[in-house]
Amino acid sequence: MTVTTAPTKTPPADPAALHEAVIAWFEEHARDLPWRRPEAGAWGVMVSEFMLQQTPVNRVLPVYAQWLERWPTPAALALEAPGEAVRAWGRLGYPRRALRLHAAAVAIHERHGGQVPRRHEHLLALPGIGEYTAAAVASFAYGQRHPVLDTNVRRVFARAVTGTQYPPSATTAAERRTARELLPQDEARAAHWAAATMELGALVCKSATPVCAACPIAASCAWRLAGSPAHTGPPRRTQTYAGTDRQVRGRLLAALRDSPTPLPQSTLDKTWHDPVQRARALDTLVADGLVEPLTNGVYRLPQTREPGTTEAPPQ
DNA sequence: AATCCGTGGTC
DNA sequence: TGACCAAGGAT
Repeated sequence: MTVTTAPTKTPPADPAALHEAVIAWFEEHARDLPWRRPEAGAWGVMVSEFMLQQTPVNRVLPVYAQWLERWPTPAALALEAPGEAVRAWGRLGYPRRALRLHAAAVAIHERHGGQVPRRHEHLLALPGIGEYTAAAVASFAYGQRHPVLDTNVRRVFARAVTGTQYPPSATTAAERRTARELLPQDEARAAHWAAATMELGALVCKSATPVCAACPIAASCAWRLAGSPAHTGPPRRTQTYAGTDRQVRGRLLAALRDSPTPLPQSTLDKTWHDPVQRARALDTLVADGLVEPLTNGVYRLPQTREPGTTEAPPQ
């Protein structure tokens, strides 16, 4: 017999049935997260998305609440010194995100009349917003129809559609096509689908310990139907932390965060034993704009605007 | 495209 | 106990 077409994968279950099952599950099991409440607004959604980049929900919750209370609008944050954003970021990790969120607030203040832009293209142009975050804000804050491909959704699709335990290390064109083809036509339904597939990945289709017994689409899951085969191919590399520059940067920045006043070099020296690595870490912090050097070897969190932003000092 | 960028919880 | 993992982005 001749194969005239080239179906590469198991035919996906009826998309409409998938949509219905996952969205119904979501309506029953979705967590009541503050950024999902109507009063969060687009700014609340955007702040949450920045904080949730590579940081678990439970650690974001308290910082998110303090942040929105202090800076309820983009303009409020834009008028602050960037160092205050870095300080308020606390121990969420990857503090460059705080700087980027501040810079995004400045851009929104200057270019968008203080309103978080609706258009995906404009969102994508903001600092700290990439393909995922632009789609997430457009979808969750404004109810638009965009493929939202985060690590959760990629894992759900890898298993349910492709039949592999894990998605590829980097997002592929095939994944984007799958996400696009599976996106419901109806705009509001597409936004619910995006949130629902993310939640399914976070609560049920988890990376190390999937709870297939609780999965609404287990019966049609390609990975399960294939016998839940283990990952094949090169081992997925996990990044080390202890002893790296990242750890040193973390020490240095923690000291500066916890001090209301600038710190002398001698104090920073106590945060790490190796002077070479210490100096390198401090250099990169300054280069990143996370630390501001003063004269006489004194350092503080940045009080001046990031380069590239306009300055309008009151005289 | 591979690497860098924090932090802390989980099993 | 240490590897794995968490709603990525920039270069």
